[in-house]
Amino acid sequence: MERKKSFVNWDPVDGTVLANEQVIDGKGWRSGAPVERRELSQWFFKITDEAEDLLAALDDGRLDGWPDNVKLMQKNWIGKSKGLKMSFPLVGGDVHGYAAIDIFTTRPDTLFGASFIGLSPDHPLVKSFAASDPKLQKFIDECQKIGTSEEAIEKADKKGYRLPIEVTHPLIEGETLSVWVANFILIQYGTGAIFACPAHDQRDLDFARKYDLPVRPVVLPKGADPKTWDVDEEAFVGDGTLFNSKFLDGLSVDDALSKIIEYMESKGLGESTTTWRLRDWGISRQRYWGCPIPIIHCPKCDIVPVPTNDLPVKLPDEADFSKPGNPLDRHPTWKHVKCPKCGEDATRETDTFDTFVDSSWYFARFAAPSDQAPTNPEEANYWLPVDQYIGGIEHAILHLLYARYFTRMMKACGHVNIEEPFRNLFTQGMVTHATFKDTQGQWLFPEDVIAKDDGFVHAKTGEPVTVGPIEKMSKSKKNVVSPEMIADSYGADAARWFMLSDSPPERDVEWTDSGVEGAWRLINRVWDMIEPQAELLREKADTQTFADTDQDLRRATHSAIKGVSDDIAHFRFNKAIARLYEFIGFLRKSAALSGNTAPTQPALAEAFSALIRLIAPFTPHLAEESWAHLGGDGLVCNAPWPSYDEGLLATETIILPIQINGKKRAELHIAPDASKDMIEQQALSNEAVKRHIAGKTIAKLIIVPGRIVNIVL
RNA sequence: GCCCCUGUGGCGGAAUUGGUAGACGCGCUGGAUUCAAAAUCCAGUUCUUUCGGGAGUGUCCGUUCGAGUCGGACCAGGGGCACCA
Repeated sequence: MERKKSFVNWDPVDGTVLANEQVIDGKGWRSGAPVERRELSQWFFKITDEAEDLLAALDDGRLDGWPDNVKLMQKNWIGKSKGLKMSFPLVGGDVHGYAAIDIFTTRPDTLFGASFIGLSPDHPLVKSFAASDPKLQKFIDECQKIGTSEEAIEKADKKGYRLPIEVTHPLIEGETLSVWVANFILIQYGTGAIFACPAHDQRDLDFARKYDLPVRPVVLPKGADPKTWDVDEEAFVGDGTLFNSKFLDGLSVDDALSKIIEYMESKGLGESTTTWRLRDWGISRQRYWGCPIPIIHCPKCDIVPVPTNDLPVKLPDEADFSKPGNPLDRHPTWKHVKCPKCGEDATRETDTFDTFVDSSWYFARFAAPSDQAPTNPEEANYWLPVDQYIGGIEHAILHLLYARYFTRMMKACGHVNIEEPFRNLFTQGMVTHATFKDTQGQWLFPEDVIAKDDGFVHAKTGEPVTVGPIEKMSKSKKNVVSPEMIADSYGADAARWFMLSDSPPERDVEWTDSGVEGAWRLINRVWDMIEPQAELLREKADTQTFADTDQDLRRATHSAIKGVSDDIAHFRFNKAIARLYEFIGFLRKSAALSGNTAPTQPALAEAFSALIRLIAPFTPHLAEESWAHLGGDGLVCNAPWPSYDEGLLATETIILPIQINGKKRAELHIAPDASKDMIEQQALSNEAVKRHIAGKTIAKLIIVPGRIVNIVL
């Protein structure tokens, strides 16, 4: 943990820190005042110290049970990049104590295309200039209105302010470059300063065009003519051949990169450096709802940790929320304590922990929920890592990366002996719903909205309602449907059946009433079918003898068991349910048969017994009720999962499609093990095939047994 | 703006490794039942057609005997962008 400065969104009217979400179009959501970027001392976890291992584990097998897209997102987020740190000397010697400007670049191969130097508005040198340049200070103030999110900074119009200095190009004799303060350069990344090569970087190009700065191409796309090729409004960022670059001419981008880095290092002009996109994890929040950061600030002893015996630091029960800002900070008594070291008057840290801290280790706590200590290593080591972790894709980066980091730290402190908290990860989709707003622009709950004519109106006031996009359900946008209401109207079984049947679990589900109604119907249909079969499972036949007429039902039963089991094992719940619909339909017809085509009691008992156990994970209430009604032993949730007999699955004939020039023209009903010769013979004697190939010669005949026949004319 | 993902009938979605596009459900249409309706049951349902066929998986191009599936370019929607959690 360490304390350092970082930027926050500051609402100057409310005098409070705002979350990025609370900044709307650059203004505070409550006050409407333009938000400023302000520097604050904050607590940080040094997650960057673990960057190398957090990255390595993504590829070395430790996270084989994670989806590739999540691993790729984390890899890009950590953002390891090799580059060059180098200096551009100032023309005319020292200015404000700087002899040169240090920059970091990942594209040193484009050094000969350098056009200007760009500095972050938060760069110390810029601040020094601003002290005596009110116009520059005004420019910096403008930049600070952008907000702190990367999105806001990247999307803002490119703006610059020219500093009254120039630098020399270390590799081009007599070449000088102008120096600009540019609003798109981040102080957190690299050195907060760049050299710009507009021909091969889009942001640099946008900036150069706006301020009429030179654009010098140095990488030639494959096949382009060096005499005529030029950059217009689109930078060329692909691979190509270096030109206009002295000793790099003719090299590929990769070769030029190694050569220039080697050259700069050998001449003492630069240094090969690895930089990370990942920043340290800022955990300070100026809010009441959170765990207090257990630190005491003493005027004499400076920063003193709260002694272990006094942990945890509890929040005061009473707090004043009538004003914006942090209630802990203005609480009359809570923060005043004696320094644990010297005993003098001191104050508590009033920042609380980011709630991501809590979600980073709860799984270790779950292993021993009643323990006095935060964790019980013996229990944690027995239960962890989590075999199967399930969460929304929105957690792909922050939560999942923080938990991975925290687990490493817990290992270092002896709480657990694992690095990776989650062996298998499944990213489920979100439940989405349309959003609604009233005439004042306030969000509305779906239950307060009714359809009228072609639009929607407020259920109580009758005022028109505007329908917004379908988005993930969230409390702030009120597009939520309460589980209680669903369970009350349709029952928990129907709600669960619908949610699982609607889409694959990794995809979003849009909540619809008609969908739940369909599930409700199915449940009734199953019960109506089971009801007349009372005590069916009680009559155990002495010998399990099946009749020939049972064949089709038994095949359906056993293939349902196989299919549903396999689908559940692979999280394909929607497909499992589709199979169950098919099986239920078939069983309904079979059970209704009478006379000598009717299935025997053992075949029916086998089918119903399997069906109830297969639906039990989806509709447990219906399953238990049905199981009891049919006289099954004990509870269905304790009954063994049904097994299937592979031998009962085979069919006598399969349907083999015949294509002519890749288009389906006929079908062949044929034994599954038919030889190629037999298939060919039957295919060519098929009437539809004969019609299509009449008068033509067959150029090629492709037969994939069990799959397809393709006749190429 | 950057990173990741998705795109198939009126709708949600099926389609092991490239091999019958549209399983299953919703909706809709017709029929049965009913005095009538609801519920239920049965049948049909990608579009088009001169009934031979023809077109079709966001768009365009490519690889292949064969592409929803593989490659390239683009378009649209969603998730994330470090203080929503």
